[in-house]
Amino acid sequence: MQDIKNTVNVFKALAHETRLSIVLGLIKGNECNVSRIIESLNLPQSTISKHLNVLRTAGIIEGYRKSNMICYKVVNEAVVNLIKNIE
Amino acid sequence: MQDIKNTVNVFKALAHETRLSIVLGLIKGNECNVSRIIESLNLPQSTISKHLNVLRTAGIIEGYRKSNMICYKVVNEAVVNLIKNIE
DNA sequence: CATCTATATTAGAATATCCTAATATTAGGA
DNA sequence: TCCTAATATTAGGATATTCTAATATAGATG
Repeated sequence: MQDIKNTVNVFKALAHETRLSIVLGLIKGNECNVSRIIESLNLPQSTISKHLNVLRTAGIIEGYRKSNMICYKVVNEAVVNLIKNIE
Repeated sequence: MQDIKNTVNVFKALAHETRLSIVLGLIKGNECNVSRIIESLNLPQSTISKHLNVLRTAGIIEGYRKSNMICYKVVNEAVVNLIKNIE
C-alpha cells in the first residue's frame, strides 16, 4: 500500500457503510453481479453503481462481463487482508 | 471491532491525510504532546486540535496530562494492528 | 490569586461527498 | 439489425466535512 495518500484513498473508499458492505459481500463470495448487490442492499441502482465506481477508482474492485451482467470482485489483496484482520 | 458501523467510523477517522499522519506518528512514538504534533505537521493549532478530537471521538487515541501539556497515545489495538498490517 | 501557556471550542465560509430520478450506453439474444 | 436487460452517467439539490481565525478554558507555576 505504498504511500500515505494511497492509504488514505483506500480508507476513504471503505469509510462508508454501503461500500464496506459491498466489499464484505464480495470477499465472502455471496455477491458478484450488480443486480444481486442491488437486491441484497436494497438501494437504487444508480446509488449502487456510484459506490461501485468509487471502489473501482480506488483500485479495490474490478468488474468483468459474464454473459449479460457485470461481475465484481475484490482485486486488492491488501484490502482483503485488512478486512480479514478486522473481523 | 464489532459491527460494521463502528468499523466504518474507524475508517472515516483514518481517511484523512492529517489524521493518518498523526496516528502513524503516535504509533512510531515520535510524537506525544499537541505542540510537537503541530510543529511536525506545520498546521494551525485549531486544525490539529479538531483532528485530534475526531480521533479521540472515534476511540482511536486518548490524551493524558503531563505537567502543562496533553500527551496523546493510540489506545485502539485493532487500529495499531491494522496500521502495522498496511505498512 | 494572577498570569501564562497549552489546548479546546466556536463560527461560518469553502469544499467535498452523497443521493437518486432521469437519461444514456452497451452487449446479448431474437 | 432491433429490442431488451443490465449497468453507467448526468445533474443538481441535500448533507457532511474541512479549515482556520478568533475566542474560551483549564491547569501549572510563580
